Amino acid sequence: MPSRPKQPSRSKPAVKARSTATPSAAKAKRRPTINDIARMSGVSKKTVSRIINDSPVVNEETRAKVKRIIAETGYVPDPQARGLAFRKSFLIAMIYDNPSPEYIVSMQKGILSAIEGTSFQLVVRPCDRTKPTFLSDMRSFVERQRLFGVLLPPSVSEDEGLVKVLRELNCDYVRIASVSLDKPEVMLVTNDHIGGYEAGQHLAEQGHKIIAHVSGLKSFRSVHERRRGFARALAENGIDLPEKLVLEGAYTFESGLACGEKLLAMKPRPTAVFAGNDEMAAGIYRAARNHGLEIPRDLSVVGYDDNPTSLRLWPPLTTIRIPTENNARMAATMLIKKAPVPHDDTLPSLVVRESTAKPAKS
Amino acid sequence: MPSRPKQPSRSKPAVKARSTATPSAAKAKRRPTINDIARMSGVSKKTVSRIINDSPVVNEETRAKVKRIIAETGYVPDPQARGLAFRKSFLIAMIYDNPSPEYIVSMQKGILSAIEGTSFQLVVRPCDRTKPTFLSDMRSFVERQRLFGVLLPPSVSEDEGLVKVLRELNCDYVRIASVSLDKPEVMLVTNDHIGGYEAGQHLAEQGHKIIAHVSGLKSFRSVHERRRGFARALAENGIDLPEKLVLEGAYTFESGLACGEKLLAMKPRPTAVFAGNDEMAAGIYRAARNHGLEIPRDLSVVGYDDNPTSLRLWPPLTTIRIPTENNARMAATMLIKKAPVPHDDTLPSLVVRESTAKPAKS
DNA sequence: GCCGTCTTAGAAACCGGTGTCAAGTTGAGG
DNA sequence: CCTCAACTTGACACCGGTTTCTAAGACGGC
Repeated sequence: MPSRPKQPSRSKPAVKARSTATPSAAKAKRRPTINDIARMSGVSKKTVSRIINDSPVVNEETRAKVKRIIAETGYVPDPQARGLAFRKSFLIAMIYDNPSPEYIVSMQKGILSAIEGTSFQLVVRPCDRTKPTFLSDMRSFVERQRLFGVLLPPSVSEDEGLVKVLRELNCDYVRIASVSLDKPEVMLVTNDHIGGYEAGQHLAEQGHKIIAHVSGLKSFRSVHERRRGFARALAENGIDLPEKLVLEGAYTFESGLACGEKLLAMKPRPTAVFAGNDEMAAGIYRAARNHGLEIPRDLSVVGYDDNPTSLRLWPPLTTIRIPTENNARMAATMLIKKAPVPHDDTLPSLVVRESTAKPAKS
Repeated sequence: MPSRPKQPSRSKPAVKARSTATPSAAKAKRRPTINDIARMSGVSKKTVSRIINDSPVVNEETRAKVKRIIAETGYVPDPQARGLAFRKSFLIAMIYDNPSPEYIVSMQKGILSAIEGTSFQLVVRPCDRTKPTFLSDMRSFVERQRLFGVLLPPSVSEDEGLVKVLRELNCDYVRIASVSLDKPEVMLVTNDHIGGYEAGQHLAEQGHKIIAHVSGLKSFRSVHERRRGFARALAENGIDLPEKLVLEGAYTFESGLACGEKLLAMKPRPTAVFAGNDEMAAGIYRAARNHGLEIPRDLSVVGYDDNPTSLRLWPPLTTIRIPTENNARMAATMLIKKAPVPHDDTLPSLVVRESTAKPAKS
């Protein structure tokens, strides 16, 4: 046989008596490896590898033949072996410090829907940015797992130290944040100032004049953006937003309650409040109840997020909807494709329900 | 040094101009491998491997020396390479179909705290048991990822088909369910009948006589257990639980609302309701409001779960607390240790708040 | 002193893929 | 007919670990 393509010398290891002796071994239907596919197709494993990786340098005929065999056997390459050779795993991590379960689960859903059908898997990794070992923890996590990439929702997305580590480790990432902080192909911008603007515009249209804002912690970018958009809308309607009507909460129910109590004790009392998120809006509801005030008759409230809880409240909360799941899907797609993805549906939008109305004539 | 171990010939790949375009690549301080440790310690890689895996057949002196070097270099074995050789990854999957974000996040937290400091990672995998391809999807997922193990919260934990697949694939698992369905070392039992009993006992003690129950879908084991415990408590107090006072909901707000509406239209009207979960309790709150009834004056309500939302409701909800995070931690620990873990704090317990009171004299 | 056993250690193959590089074919151009 | 480039393909080393098998010493018993 002069020029027959050499078969990958199948060095038959002389029937290892033990392992094949068990009659039950028959059922152990070991799943096919790249070597099996190569042998069955009469090509080398390298060629099979090329086909798996969509290399362009393969003859169409060969490609078709091997692809057929792959389909017939149901062969799927082993992610660990591939990862080892690539020096890159097929794991995508979501690193987060956001405490809201609804937000986390929406994010995960979006990411999962983006990686469905690919070889990627999602690993979750909560963190605490205030821990002294935060950066070194993250470094060893990313390095050891040889992560394919990382998704960063707020507020970790604002952590330049973390991003620097990721760059050093040559780990891809996509940041989800209220404003652009990085190259467009690694940023998914949520435009929180637009959400704030919509909230302000809505309350102004209702005719409110004394309008308050309970913000989140001012160290977050999104908090600043929401307030900025909100103030702009009020200004356009000739309404002032004095400093004393802006209270800093912490995105929690309790902080919303506390800020609500303060606002409702003021003279004159604000007739409307824009809460930085729904959780704090729920706190403000509680404060209103404590003061014997009725929503929306005595106080209009606008939230932000459109949590499921905003529908549980009574009356149902007017709020700014964030398409979190969709945003996460887009971000994950960007990460995988390594390119910006066209999207026109990531903007926050006003959802009018029953917690806002014209102010009562005083 | 006669028998010096062969060095892994470090084939310097001649500075690939393109991919190393980033100047930062220069400092790419490659992390140490098992070969480096072996060379530095003057032993073979197999010996290092033995030490990593706590094999007993290593001389104490050698072990100490190598361990020192490992500590000095900060060496950590590569999970992918290890997984490839072991034919088992270091991934633990949480497969779930529970729709509650609070529950999912609590579970994840518990699992993450159990695997912290180990080489395991958590991958999340929601599923839909009603999909025709459910079992084959799960099979290929588990097989391809060569999962170390799987955690099954309700209701997937009740799916015997899935469990059979896991056994076939030789994949370890731990099931979290209301009653024991399997060997003790793979079961974490939540004893929902006790929670139901506590709810019933509490309402009976308040003096209620006409008590209703809004259950979840009866196909779930937990639903049956909660009802069984509840009915037993009532029976012990000489209270009947007629069939028509047990309505089947679906663990959703909407189904709670619908069942609440039905109950409150009855004559005589029940003075207390035990909801199968907090979400449905919230729906019952809404129904009470629609009927102009006040909680707890006109209607006492007990929930189940102790969601964060149960504190957002007004009045705060009396409910049965499930230590979800702790349960998940226990289950994950069992999975890793491959043995039952002693636990005495996985029982549901009554949390009395303000949604229950003595019935009004009619 | 010889031999079997126990302890400790290493060489080589292997897990299932990919990168490198060289070689065989083919067709166009001289 | 020869040369050269383009196109395909495969051998081989390698990714970073583990398993198998073999062997060198140490030790005790005969």
